[in-house]
Amino acid sequence: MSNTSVRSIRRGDLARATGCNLETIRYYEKIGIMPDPPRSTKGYRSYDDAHVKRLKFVMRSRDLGFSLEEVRGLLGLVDDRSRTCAEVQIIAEDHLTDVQAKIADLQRIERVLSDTVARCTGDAAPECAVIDALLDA
Amino acid sequence: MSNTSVRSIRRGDLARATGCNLETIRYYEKIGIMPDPPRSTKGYRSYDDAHVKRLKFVMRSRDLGFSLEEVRGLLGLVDDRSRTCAEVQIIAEDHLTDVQAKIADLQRIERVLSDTVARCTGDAAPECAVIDALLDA
DNA sequence: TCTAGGGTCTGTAGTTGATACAGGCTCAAG
DNA sequence: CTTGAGCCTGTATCAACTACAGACCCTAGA
Repeated sequence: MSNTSVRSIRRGDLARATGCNLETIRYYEKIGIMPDPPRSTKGYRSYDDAHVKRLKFVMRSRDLGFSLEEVRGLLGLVDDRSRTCAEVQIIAEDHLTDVQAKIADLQRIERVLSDTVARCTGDAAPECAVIDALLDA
Repeated sequence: MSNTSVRSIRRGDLARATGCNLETIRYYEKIGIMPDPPRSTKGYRSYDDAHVKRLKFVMRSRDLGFSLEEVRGLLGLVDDRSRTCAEVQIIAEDHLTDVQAKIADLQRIERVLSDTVARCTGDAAPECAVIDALLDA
């Protein structure tokens, strides 16, 4: 077994290790997404591998569009492994439904926009199909 | 010609006529999206058909995903018709590009989510493909 | 005439998910 | 010993609203 585990890193190191913004780490701590880490004698935050892993989890979840409240729910399931796969599935499926609805909305918007832009003459005239569509719809 | 034009309506009526939230009207006034309306002797805001039309324009634009800054730009073109169709086209095309990028992002997210959820057993076990994917990716 | 209820007025605070900054410590290198 | 980087804290800012408190005002009914 390799023993590359990091004994103690500081906030800047955690930021670099995860790609997270420095200030965001403090924000996640404030709202309870990340735990209050131990401190050095001079008050510096001290993180380890478990923190790196947890923050990466949070960032991947956010990247997939889970809200912080949803991430909180997922973390609860990570922290308390006595809870079930079925609970996770429900959160993920709800979120998938949201994502699909957003895609449908954006596709409707895309249709309206591209139809309207296509009717643009694009010249110097003050008449404009986009403005007309917005004014008269 | 019909003469159904509304001489003077109040804020609540404007909200009902447009479907806009009551407080949002005041907010749009504060940030200059809607003009400061004339007031009654007792200080009540007094709106007319032009306000209804303008607010509907704003709401349709917002609904199509234009930011308030973009809406401000579009309104500038409505207010000053000496400006050109070409200017509108640029704003709309930029926005269309944004929308298309967002759709692509969401489709990537949808793929990851649905693949992961499909691997869920959905049972009472504490092992979970979603959590594992988020932890180990 | 009094009263009850709605509507409206103002300013201000809260929401989500961060990001930025000021002013002060601490730490390691040269 | 100094210099610069990094860290600490609290607070302000952003978009785009939404909500609330406390004070007016207006109309209808008894």
